[in-house]
Amino acid sequence: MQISDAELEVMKVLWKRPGLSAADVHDALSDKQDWSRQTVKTLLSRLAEKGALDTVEEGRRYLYSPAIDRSAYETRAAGQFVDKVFAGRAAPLVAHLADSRGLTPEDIAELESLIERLKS
Amino acid sequence: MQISDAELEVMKVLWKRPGLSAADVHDALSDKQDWSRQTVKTLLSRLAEKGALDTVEEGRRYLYSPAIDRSAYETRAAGQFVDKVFAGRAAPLVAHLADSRGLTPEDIAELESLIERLKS
DNA sequence: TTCTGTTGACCACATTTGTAGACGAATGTA
DNA sequence: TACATTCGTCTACAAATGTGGTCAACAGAA
Repeated sequence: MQISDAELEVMKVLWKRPGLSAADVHDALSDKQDWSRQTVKTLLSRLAEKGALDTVEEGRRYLYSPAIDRSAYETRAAGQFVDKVFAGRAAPLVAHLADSRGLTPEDIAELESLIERLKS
Repeated sequence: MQISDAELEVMKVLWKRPGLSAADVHDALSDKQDWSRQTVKTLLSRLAEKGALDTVEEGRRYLYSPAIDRSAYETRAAGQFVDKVFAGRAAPLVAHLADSRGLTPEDIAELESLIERLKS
């Protein structure tokens, strides 16, 4: 199941706060995205249709919640991306990021302990 | 300039061996992709139109070569991806890859020396 | 010289994606 | 009760993408 860029923005809102109505999602997105209500509704419908969202009827509207785990999505997306661009190799990817934009100190610290862990 | 998944496969061939004809590219892809000649030609045309490929006429056909550097493409794609999915953070991405599929010993070694370098 | 195969140009068509309008039903409000 | 607002549903439509066909021109073989 593919989640498009626009759809992903909707998923992010619902991963943070599940059980929102379409209007709530539109509201939550209004900072970042200048989308009409209809656009948000379309994205919600498509995601529900794909099985990425569960819906619960509350009166005459729906409350939407993620049907897939954020972490599972991230794992899949990361795997697809490194396979597609870097032939599955993680190191070149990190090297590009480090070179082009630098890593945050937290990234460096996290990567360091991750590597320590992996070496054993 | 966006390069689609199918187009990327064509770019990979030409990054490896620039200056191929459409038939050569089709040939080079035949292991991986079961695409007709026409499909490959369409992808080549679209890439040339987008400015991702340069063409040189040789007799009555074209020889295609990348107009953009592979490394530059990778940098851009990596940045877009971590921004989109991981809010720009590299470490969570690597953690997902490590958990879900493990890193190769080379990846671990490269990451280790990369981290060493970044710490200084 | 006639046939055949290859080439780019142009065209086709379904699906996905981004973006949204129209509309009838229901609900809250005056 | 009449009206405005809000919902979800259906519809629309252009651009991007995946996949490939048609065809006229040309080059090489016979």
